[in-house]
Amino acid sequence: MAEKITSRQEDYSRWYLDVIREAELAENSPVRGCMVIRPYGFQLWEGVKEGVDRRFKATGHQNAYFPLFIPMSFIQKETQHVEGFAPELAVVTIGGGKELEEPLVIRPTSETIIGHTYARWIQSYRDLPLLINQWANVVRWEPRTRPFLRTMEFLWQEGHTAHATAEEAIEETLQMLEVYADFAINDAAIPVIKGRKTEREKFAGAIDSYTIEAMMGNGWALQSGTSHYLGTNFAHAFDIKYLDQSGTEQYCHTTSWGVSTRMVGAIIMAHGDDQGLRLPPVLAPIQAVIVPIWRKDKERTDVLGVAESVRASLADAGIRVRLDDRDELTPGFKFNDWEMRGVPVRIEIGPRDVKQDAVVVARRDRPGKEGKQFGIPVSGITEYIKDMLETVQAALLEQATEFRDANTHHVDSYGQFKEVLEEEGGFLRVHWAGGVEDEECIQEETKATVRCLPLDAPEGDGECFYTGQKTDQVAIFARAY
RNA sequence: CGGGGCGUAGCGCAGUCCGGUUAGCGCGCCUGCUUCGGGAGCAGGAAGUCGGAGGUUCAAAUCCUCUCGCCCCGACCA
Repeated sequence: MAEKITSRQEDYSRWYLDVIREAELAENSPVRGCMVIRPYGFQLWEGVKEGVDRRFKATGHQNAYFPLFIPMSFIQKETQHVEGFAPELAVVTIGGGKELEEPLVIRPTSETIIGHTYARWIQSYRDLPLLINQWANVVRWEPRTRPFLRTMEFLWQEGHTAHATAEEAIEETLQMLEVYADFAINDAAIPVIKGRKTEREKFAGAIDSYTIEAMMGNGWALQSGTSHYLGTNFAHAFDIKYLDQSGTEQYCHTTSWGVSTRMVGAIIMAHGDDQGLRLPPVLAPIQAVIVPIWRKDKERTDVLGVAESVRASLADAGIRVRLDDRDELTPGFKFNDWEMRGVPVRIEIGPRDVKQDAVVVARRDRPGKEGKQFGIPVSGITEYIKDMLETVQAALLEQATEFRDANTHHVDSYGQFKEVLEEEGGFLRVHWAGGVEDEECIQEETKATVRCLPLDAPEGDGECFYTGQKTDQVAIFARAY
């Protein structure tokens, strides 16, 4: 048996790349830093899209589309924004064989061009709130890339809203953070921590940035979604104004929020094991796979008959099911293959099962024989699999939560901080009253950064582990992607 | 951008130091037969501009120069 996937312990980065290759999620392209997303990987992304898009609609947002090209001058209108993005812009200077009068930036994000548009759309308080989302690709010239986690071109959605007041805009910002957390937890089965970004880590041009942070299988943090309160920064830069009820001109308060194909990376790394992917049933492109087993032609006919009828009844019940009737592969190979691809539930049907009107069911979240149950009656198979999918979904969330909690450490001193980070890794939860320079020093020395200031912080008062100041503010430090 | 490693068949690699037949191996792929309850066996077969360009040489996967890409670490960064 040739090992195709490096174990996580041996080399986590290799493991990640091996899984992406073997499960056929994506591959490198001729263009540096860009990837080809293969059908299986794209179906995963489509699951993410459907999950969050449904929630956007439910909270009153509409989809629209804005151009890929942004006039250079737009990017330069918001000071922080320019500084933040200048180094990673891709710029088009020639079109139709001629030098352009004004270079066009390939959007790294669309605050500016949408701000420009909103200025025209919004006249009165009656036009507010304006709640729009777009699904798009964006480009950021990254020096170092990793499939799904950081690519030069990536797919995402960016929500952009405009409101009459700061309160409403902040409420929107937090609502969308909640939407992301709800998706991450309930659909992707990834426990995330909601928090605010520090000055140093926040979005260029934002007043406040919020994030959902997830723990990957190596204890590193991954920012899996962000939501920004932009204040009136972009409103001032782009003249997004409205007349209020008293006839006074006011600047809008805007927000923006996004999740990207990075979420696919989060799913891979939050759940995967040494066998490969483990996909949460809600998002799994294939939720259940049926592997038929036979020796003789007669058995083949009987087994495939039962397998097909099981497939049909599962499909009728809305389960994404696949019957793997490929003739040239042995059952053992198929077991391993589908496990590697992360299919949550496998149904094995052989001659012995057919005789008993039963099947064998194996769950992906429990490796090997332990996860197998024998003699499941065909009669109630649909309900059984439905329940099993829910069980696996819950189990993945539970396992990820346990892993995160087991790898979250509370420390009180910098000495302890360094020691724990070195020996255990994971999240370090601390009282924190430091500033930007302190963060820089800590990163320089330990490579850990403030992932977020968690919104849920029951710790109360304490002393900052670094400065010793009294504070009730809590921070989570970790090494991050 | 700095340091290190690596580009040889779809994937993983040997061969490179020390130049010399038709460039090999495992997996995968194709054909046939036997198989099939945890990565099947046998037989036959297809597939490689040795990342690219230039140079040295009678002769280059092998030596030299340049270049592109990938991986790891650092710097930087939503």
